[in-house]
Amino acid sequence: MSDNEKPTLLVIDGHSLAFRAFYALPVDSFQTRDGQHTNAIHGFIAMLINLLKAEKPTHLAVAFDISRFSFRTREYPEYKGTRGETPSEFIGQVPLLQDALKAMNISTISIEDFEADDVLATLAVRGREQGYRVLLVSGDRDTIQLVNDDVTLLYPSRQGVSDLTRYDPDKVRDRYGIEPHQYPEVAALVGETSDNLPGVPKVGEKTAVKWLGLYGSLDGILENADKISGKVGESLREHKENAIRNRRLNRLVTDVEVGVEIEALEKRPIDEQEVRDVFGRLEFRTLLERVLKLEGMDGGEPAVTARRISAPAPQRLLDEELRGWLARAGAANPAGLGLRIELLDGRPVAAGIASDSETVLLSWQPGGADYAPFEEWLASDSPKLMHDAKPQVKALARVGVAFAGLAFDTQIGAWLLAPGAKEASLADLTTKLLDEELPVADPNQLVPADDAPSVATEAWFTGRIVSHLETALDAGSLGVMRDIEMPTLLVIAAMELRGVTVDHVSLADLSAGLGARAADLAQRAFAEIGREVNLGSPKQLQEVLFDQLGMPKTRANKTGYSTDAGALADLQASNPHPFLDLLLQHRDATKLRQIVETLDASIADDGRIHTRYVQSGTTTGRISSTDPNLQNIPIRTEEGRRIRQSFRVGEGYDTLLTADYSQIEMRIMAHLSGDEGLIEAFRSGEDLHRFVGSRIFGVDPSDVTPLMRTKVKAMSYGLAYGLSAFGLSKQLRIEQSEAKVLMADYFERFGAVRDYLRNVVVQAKVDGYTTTIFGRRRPFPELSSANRVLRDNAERAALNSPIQGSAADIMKFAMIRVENDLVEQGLRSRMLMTVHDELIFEVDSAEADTVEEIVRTRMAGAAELSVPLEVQLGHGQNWDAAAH
DNA sequence: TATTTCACGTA
DNA sequence: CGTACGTGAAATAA
Repeated sequence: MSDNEKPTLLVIDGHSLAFRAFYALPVDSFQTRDGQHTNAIHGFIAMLINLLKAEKPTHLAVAFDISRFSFRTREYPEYKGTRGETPSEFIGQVPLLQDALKAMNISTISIEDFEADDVLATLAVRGREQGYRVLLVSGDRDTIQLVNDDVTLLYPSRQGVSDLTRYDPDKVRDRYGIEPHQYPEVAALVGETSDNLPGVPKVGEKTAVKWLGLYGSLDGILENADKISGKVGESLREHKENAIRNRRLNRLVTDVEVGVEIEALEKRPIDEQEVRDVFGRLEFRTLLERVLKLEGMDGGEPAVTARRISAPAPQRLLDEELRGWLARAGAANPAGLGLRIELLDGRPVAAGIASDSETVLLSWQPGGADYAPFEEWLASDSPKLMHDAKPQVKALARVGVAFAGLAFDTQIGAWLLAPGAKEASLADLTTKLLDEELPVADPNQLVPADDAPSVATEAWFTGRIVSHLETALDAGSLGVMRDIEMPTLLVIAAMELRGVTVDHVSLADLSAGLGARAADLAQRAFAEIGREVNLGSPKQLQEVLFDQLGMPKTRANKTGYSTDAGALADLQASNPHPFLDLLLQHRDATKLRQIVETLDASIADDGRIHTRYVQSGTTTGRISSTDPNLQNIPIRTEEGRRIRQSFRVGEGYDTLLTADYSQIEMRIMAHLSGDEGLIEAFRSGEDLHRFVGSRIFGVDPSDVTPLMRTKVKAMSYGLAYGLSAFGLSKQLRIEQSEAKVLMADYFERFGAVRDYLRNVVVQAKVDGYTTTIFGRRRPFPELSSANRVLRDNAERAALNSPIQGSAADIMKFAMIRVENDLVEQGLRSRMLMTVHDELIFEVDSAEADTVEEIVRTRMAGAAELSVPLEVQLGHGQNWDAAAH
């Protein structure tokens, strides 16, 4: 059998190659946005792809050391003892590399007590016996001993890992002047510094090879040690024990129980979804494409691995038949029936309903006489299971069809299960949770393909995903779904439909003014530097600041040096220059103008902005707002407030009412920590920061100076975010030592807060997740990461999560109850917006007192904490005026 | 053209 | 070296 016909077995020493890659690639250039270093993984995978392409192995495996310790360290504890600490940037990369390999369906082998090279040796021997051509990849020279006619070593060059030198027997002879199997004997005599194996002093490669030529083997050399003259001979006689020990240790073990047959190492297709996931997390775009291309998966159909199960064929029912089916199916499915409304331009055109075993498809147009039983069912409390219900609920409301009984939304259910994942489509969930495939129409096809799912099919899959989620979610999360999320969904759907009136004329005015100011500032800035640049380009600004003006380098970011407001302020302090100030002002003006323009463009025909609230888009449980985002409208500056002045009370109403929780997160912290001091602070009714300041600085509350209050306020808020002394010192522009003392004094007085914050992290490490007061969970797998950056980030997020999450829960409760009261009492006044701890209402002045009473009591009573929840109300003709 | 990065607005 | 978001412009990749 010629070499070309033989199957090829490729075995890689994982650690040694990853380590080589680590030093070959700049560590700073390969980082995810989370700060996870990936240079070793990147280099390794790139090398692997090259190998797969060039060598086309039929079988492959990657061997990893389990730890630094093996039978060799037991025999000789100093073995590899000179190796320094493994760089921290490297440590976390190995498990991630193993994840990537797993996704690529490549076997990894780690054997307790042996090194990866022993696994290589074993597989090399067994592979050869079984008729394979064997390729070994290792950065350890000891593997040279394994080379023979069937076994080739690929050894990384000094420059990089993708450049591999092939060692076949000829190459070994050429390079070392010996047979491959003799290499360990040379190495034993010479010694190996990197393994902390001293050899025979004065004996180098040349001498060792010469002796081997004379005496044939290491044994021969030792037997004839007496005949060797001179200082070298003396040294050999004196240190021959070293050589003997080295030879014992560098002999690779060829009969390790690797626990797998070579046949089982056959190259398998990659798991495309997994590879996309893992590479996505590592932010390897180019490598992902190279891998997919290699596998022939680029651009083509995704690998069909999922089972394809078809939904029951839809029945078409009308009138009494439909009524009977709904009653029967409802009784047989107490958890609810799957429901999906088909929309065309935001209007319902069809509906699908599914039990566990049947589906019904309705060409339903609202108001059609044949479908009265369906509309009655929609309006009833009969439980409904939906996916992404909000647009459907809104469509029903638009055409005046009553809707109730929403029991489960799978998009939200999937989010409660994994709040960090991005929003999933029904097809995504079908694949991910059921491991099945939802037929999806080709979006590029004008006429939908036959296999496009009907809403009946989608309703059926929705119901099955609900069943899955109901077992996958814990009781607490199911409670959150039922008591918080489903009612909230209906409330925010109503708010989206209502929108908020925004005055176009005043926005246009503002925009023009800001535009003129920006242009003027730009001209003045250009005059300062003698040329025109794009002030919105960080890259061009870097040229101006650091090259042209020769300013000191600021904080580094991925593309160079920071030019953000903080960095510019620092520069202004150290190297004052009029350009800096003009630039900052220009930024201010253009940023505001951008916000104004975006808002203006979002005003609908009814003169109102209808934002979309995203209910399953945050990790903590908050609601976010998009298209446009109404939760980041400026407030801090006068100009910013002018934007808020454009948010007006709508036609037919008299005033805007704002209601916000004061210091809700601090109050939650007081409740969760049970800290007596903090609880007393809130119960006393004294200004919080003044109260805390008086305790920390040991003065009377009336003697707390504004500076003291500022410091205390910054610290109090920072605590819930995991603020460090460094961060505090930076923010307050004080010495780190002072920040340290400040924090120590705080914890001295409010010890339970410290204990609580510590415990949150400890508990999260034990459980793997954090929980809000109301049972909302957020998983934190990174808490056990070996990477310190990732772990520290996770710790801070875990610290904050129950606090921010509980606040979100409370606000949702409040919204639900306020909305219910307003509707139940038949009031026209209505809730329009939510901004995390604030609600905004449009009020009919005849109802003003009632509405205020409802809002105040419902918000304050949303949760029973050990401190009161305080609500501040304000009203006015516009949002700014309504702020108190 | 699509995606990423930077900078910055809010709670 | 403080949490949670969304947006637009410029830069970069393709």
